[in-house]
Amino acid sequence: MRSVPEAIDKQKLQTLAEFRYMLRRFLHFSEEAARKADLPTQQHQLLLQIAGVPDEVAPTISYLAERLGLRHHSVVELSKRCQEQGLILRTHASLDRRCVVLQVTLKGERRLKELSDDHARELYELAPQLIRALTQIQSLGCKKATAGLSTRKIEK
Amino acid sequence: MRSVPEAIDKQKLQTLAEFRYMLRRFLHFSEEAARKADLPTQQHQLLLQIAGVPDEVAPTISYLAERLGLRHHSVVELSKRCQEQGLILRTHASLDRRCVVLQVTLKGERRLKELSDDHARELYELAPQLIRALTQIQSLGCKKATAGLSTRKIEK
DNA sequence: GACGTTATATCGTATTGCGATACATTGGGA
DNA sequence: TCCCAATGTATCGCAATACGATATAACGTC
Repeated sequence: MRSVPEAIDKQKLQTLAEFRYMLRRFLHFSEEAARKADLPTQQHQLLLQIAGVPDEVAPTISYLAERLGLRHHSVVELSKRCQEQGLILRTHASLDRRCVVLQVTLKGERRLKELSDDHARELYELAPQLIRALTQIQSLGCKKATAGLSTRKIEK
Repeated sequence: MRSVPEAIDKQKLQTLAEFRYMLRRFLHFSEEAARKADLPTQQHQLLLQIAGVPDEVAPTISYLAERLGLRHHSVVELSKRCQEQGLILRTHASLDRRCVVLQVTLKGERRLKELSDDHARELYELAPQLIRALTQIQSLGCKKATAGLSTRKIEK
């Protein structure tokens, strides 16, 4: 009976689009917040990942590249900018002098703290919606390419 | 009893950092997927938001700017690129000829569909982790702005 | 039919991440 | 010890793209 696969697709697209929209909203908030604090987004992210490093890990260039989803040389440049602003320190690890270990300065810490508080609050607001969107996506994903099933369209 | 505010902060930063890391991971996956499909990320996002538009809304430049978190003129340029690739159509609305309405072509639809399936699958995998991170943040957020900042300096 | 408003378009600029490539440090074997 | 491959970081030039400032077009109203 065909069961309107178009409707399934539309539903799926709307769900994905909505999720992305929410992500954008959060990211946009984050960028705005950083900009108000006069701190480029990426610098904020670098600070966050340095400060939020697990206790047993050393925050090296490479580690941060992985965490930020960047190539290492992008992090080199990014960290250079942060250093110029006096937000972080760069020191060669004494054990392996190839490694550069990053460290947030007091100034950087202050900047980061405000932003983190704001972010925590904003996420506290957005979390329910994000979770809802994710749950919806999960329920989509369940029907693993089961072509048939008569999903009744909910929309409109 | 002071209760080691440093530890709280550290915990908070780690939680936020972890959340951002997961977002990056997803965004990175998304960019990769789009690139494999030979489609710039932003073009993919534009297609998604056009295709996933609620039934009662007209996908105009302005609407999409809001959805994508961009300024309208950025969307103008983006949509121009998409049009050049034959992924979308741009037509002036007959009612209000100022408005440009965007529409995904068959070609665009095909490209989008593959990507959407991949994304739905990936999100199905990531959703539990994301939800966990969000839940953790929610539990942080409860303790509303406790001012006392006896941050001990780490820098040398 | 002039005006303020809304919607889209154009241009020049600045940021920034990347590929290619180079340099520095390390550990290990001849 | 010296050489070398592996690993980690740095530099350079480039390309993509989002933005601000500004311009054009269509609308509704008086």
